Amino acid sequence: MSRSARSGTREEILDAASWLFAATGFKGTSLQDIAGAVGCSKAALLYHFDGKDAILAELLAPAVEAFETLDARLAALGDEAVRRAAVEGFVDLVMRFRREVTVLYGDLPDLLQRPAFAGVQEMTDRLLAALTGRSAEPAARAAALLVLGGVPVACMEPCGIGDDELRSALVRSAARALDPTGA
Amino acid sequence: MSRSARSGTREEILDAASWLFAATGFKGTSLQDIAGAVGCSKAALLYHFDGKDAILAELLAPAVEAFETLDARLAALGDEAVRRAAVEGFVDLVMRFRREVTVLYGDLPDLLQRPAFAGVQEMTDRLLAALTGRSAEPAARAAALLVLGGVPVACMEPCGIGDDELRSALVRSAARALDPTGA
DNA sequence: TCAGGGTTTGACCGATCGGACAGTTTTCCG
DNA sequence: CGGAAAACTGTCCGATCGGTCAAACCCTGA
Repeated sequence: MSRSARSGTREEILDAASWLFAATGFKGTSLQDIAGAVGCSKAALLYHFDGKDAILAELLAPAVEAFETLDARLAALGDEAVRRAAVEGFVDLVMRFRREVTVLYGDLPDLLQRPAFAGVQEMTDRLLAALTGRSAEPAARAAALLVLGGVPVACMEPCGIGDDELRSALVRSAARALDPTGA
Repeated sequence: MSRSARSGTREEILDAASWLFAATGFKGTSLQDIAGAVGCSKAALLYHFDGKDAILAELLAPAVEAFETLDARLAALGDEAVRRAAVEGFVDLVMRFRREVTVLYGDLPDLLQRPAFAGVQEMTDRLLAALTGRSAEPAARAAALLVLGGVPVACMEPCGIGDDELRSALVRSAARALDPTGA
């Protein structure tokens, strides 16, 4: 029961919260749940963070930042090189921030309507446009949307699926979205 | 304000609830939200249904039934015909019960852990096995999982994506999962 | 040793959740 | 018409939500 005061509690909270948010959703996870997973009291969470939303924001910050970096890199590329870069950049992003992306897209569209994440929505649209070669064809957009939708289940460790298999599946999935045949 | 007693209120409730559950999740939708969308009081919902869970159960019943039918049909097929039938059956199921499937897979894994839907979890596993040709290869399972994960976003009307585009995207997505190249 | 600040806790708050219940309105039918 | 059944509402309940606060804890440095 007793927890030694002073330690890396902040990191423990963020780690536990990321797992719980990814598994049961943001709204489906209570502060008590997080506190129980960490092994501290609910009040301790609110000492380290300004609230539940602040935990979420700090949790997603690195992923959002990586999203912005990718978005800026794509904007600096010529149209012909964009799609290839979009695929590998997107796959990299998903692999690195698996849990975060699961939380972000898993609670769509509720989460993206928050002012703090409104930019992610726009960046997702731009990524979608890049994946589909900026064509507004509904068929291509549908395919790309399906790819993005599959990402929230990217936490596949419990299913016995390793990093290599997940990465190759993501690459194939994303590559299919920009396959000109069948558009 | 006043609602005329006697009417198809049950259907109105189920329709409104399916939209709200798909959009904001089961846990993210309150009885007040549903009542507000229907235009009746919260107590009226509990007059027609035994509770929030009962609304969900009745909402998902047709989709679960269709799932069971597909599962039985696949079990009666020889292994060589299973995969082709699995793809078209799965796509048909998603197209017919778009909102229901979105609710069901969108609240994964919370929802599937309920005793009432435990069978769906097993059937999903069997469908996964059918899509991947019963091979336990992690790579193939990862690809199939991504396909299933993309389904919750299948409510694409707001994105201007019609039925034909969605269907073809689903077929291509599912077909990729059983593509022997790259397994 | 002891003061002081960072850390943690239990108790508590208002709001909202799903749900229960009695009473009122509306529809149906003899 | 009039009364029974169906449909619906307002109100209340206990539990839980996110969040606050004062008191207690523990580690550190003078």
